[in-house]
Amino acid sequence: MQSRTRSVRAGRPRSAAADAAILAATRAALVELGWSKLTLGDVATRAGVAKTTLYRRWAGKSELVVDAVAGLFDELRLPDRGSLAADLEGVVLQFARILARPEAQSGLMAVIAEATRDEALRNRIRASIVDRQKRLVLEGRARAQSRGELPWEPDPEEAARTADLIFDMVAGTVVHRTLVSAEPADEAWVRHFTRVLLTGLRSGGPPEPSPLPRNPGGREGGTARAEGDSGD
Amino acid sequence: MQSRTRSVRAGRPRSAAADAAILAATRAALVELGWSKLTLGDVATRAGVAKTTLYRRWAGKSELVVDAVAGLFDELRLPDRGSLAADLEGVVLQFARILARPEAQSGLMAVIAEATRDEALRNRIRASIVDRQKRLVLEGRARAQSRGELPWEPDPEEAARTADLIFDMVAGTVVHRTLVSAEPADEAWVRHFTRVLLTGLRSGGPPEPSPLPRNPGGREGGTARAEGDSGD
DNA sequence: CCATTACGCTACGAGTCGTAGCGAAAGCGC
DNA sequence: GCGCTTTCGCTACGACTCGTAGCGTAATGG
Repeated sequence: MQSRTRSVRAGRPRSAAADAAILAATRAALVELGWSKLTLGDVATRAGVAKTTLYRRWAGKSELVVDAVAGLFDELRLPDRGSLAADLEGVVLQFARILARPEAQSGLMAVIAEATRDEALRNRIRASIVDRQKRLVLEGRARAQSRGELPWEPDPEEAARTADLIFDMVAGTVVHRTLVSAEPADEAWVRHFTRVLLTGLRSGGPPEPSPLPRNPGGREGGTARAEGDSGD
Repeated sequence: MQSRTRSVRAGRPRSAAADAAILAATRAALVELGWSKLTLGDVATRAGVAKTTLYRRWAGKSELVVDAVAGLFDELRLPDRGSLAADLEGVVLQFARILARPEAQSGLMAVIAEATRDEALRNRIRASIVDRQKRLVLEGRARAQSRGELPWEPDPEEAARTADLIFDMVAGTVVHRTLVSAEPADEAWVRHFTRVLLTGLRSGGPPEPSPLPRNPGGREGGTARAEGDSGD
């Protein structure tokens, strides 16, 4: 019993090289075949391991693909370009570039679809993919607040809600643009998007259940005035 | 040749009742089994038709589910509550309620995943689901502009880009909130989200390739004014 | 050297896929 | 009514994938 918490109790250890080969083979198979035509037998052959080895380590296709796709997001970094706008553009562009890869597209959406009926899978995705992305939001937000680019929110609950909203808006919009609209999230688009998002966040305080803001927001540079009073 | 463009040339017509039964059975199967465990044989049994009938009408599982899910979005309507904010909240809430249904969740994400490697399927999704949603964006936007709640954009190309952006932001954010974050898009959340979005849109003109908005926005105070003229 | 664990390989029943073939049913034009 | 055409229900089929069991071998620790 003393050997319970030992990383390796006894016997032959699992091959770390096999793990890497399997995950790489999974990504390659995702590129060539997509999710639906990907079979574990094929992945095993590509990786040079036996099919039974796969089943000893992963419960099924979904879990395997989650781990394979999670590796794609390891390169995500929060840049420090001096301003919130520049940092946000940088992160969004990185995210968009990852999502442009075919193995990310077919793999990620498929496991999310599977996760709608499998809570364990949902937690696995959250732990290995989503939470890591979300940390970038929290970091960038804290940095922007300390620079005075975003308002501080005294209420921690409200701050958490806002962080969640930012995360859903950033990740969701990029994903939708890339996968549903099927158009590239290039630099021009990212600039446009982050501009709208930041404008909304700078003054987006607590969601008062107030009436309708019929104030069109006055004029603001850019396109210049236009909506001023052209109403009917 | 005169009978070419006729809707029915001759012979026994296809049963419209069977179509409805099949689509309803598909939705029911999505609820009970989810995408991956849904089989066409099972759907045929539920619908009371032969499996071969299914294959005569749909090329495969993906096409069938697209049609089945598309029906869920038929009820989407653009309300007229007098203000852009209220209208937008209404639409987003409707969209969120549809996405809360299990058949929409597992079905929609799965076909989007499949569509990443199948252009014909992508077009089918666009025609039967996405475009219909997008029209609501265009209508609502036009109405808001005529009411003076949103700036007019003289350049049609720029206007189209903005409309696409709005659509990706709305649909993407709600989808991400519902499916990835797996938290309810309830009224409070919708209000928070639409508030940030609208604030960004009111002053979100053309994406000038300008430098960084190092304007910290000063204190955010309420909602109202904030970005007014605090530029340096 | 021995216990323990991982690995490769083969084989297997179970289930699904998509199609072919057949006879019967249901419309349309005459 | 009668034939032509298309659809429908049903059965059967080969091909494929799944996930597991069994066995002998390889690698590591005590």
